[in-house]
Amino acid sequence: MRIGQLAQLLGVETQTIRFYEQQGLLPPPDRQDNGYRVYTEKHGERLAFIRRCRILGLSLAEIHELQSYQDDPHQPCTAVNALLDDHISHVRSQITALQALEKQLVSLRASCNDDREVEACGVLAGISEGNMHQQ
Amino acid sequence: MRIGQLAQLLGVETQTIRFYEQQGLLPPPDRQDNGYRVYTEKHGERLAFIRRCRILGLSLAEIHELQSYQDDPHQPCTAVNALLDDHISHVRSQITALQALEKQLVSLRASCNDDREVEACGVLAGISEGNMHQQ
DNA sequence: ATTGACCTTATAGTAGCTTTATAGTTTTAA
DNA sequence: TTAAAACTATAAAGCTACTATAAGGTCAAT
Repeated sequence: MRIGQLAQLLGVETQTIRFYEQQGLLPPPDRQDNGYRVYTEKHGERLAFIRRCRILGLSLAEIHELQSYQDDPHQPCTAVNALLDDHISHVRSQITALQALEKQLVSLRASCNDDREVEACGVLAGISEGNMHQQ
Repeated sequence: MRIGQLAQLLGVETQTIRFYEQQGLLPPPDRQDNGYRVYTEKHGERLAFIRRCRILGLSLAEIHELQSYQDDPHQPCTAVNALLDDHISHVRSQITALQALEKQLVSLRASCNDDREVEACGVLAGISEGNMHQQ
């Protein structure tokens, strides 16, 4: 399978596949005589794993870490679970932060309507004066 | 006021101030004979505005847009409100996406405990097999 | 006179790609 | 058969919003 086919199969760009190879997430495949990369099913599975991790919001470094655990199949999987726990709490704190932000933005927005001039805009005034309740 | 004092006053790094100047968000200040930048109170206010916008999650481009509105004080402020509305819905969709993600991660995590080997790890199996309920 | 704190510019690094440039190869259509 | 279209290759730059590093000039104090 060539790079374009693999890319289409998994819904990524060919450059992204080369990028993962360069980052050490995808093993370098064999080459044809003309230099074209040839991929096996293993590569497809590995790429699918990477993409699912990315969809879960894991960084390339975290994916790399997971892959290193997979290379030692008889170790306890404590570290895998810990990585996921950390990521979950990271996601949760992002949610909390964004919810606080939303509140601030909504209250800022409520301080204006569309019938004013920029000079009297409640939003701009709110930002300029720093009427921003922390937290 | 020199750059270091302005930086300390607003809790940013001196490089950040130069960066904003370079990006056209902060007007170039006058210089002393030795080339040192000299800031006025106006610069302080402008920088404070930028920082508050950043805390609200606005991009530098959006801040630039807001500043351009401020240059026309007698225009209606419809565009300001629209910008904020867009940003609010952006924040809301981020929250929604993260909440869905959290759900996925928690259910993935529930498929394992710490007493297994990597080979039998429910988390890794869940990612590899793609047991990832969309949405 | 020299140390330390401050200032200057320019450049590179961060994350995770995407885009562009340049060039070689293969397939398809005329 | 030839020429265009589609694919592949590498390398380098661009994106966001800074942060960090390098190499150097300026100033106050010791």
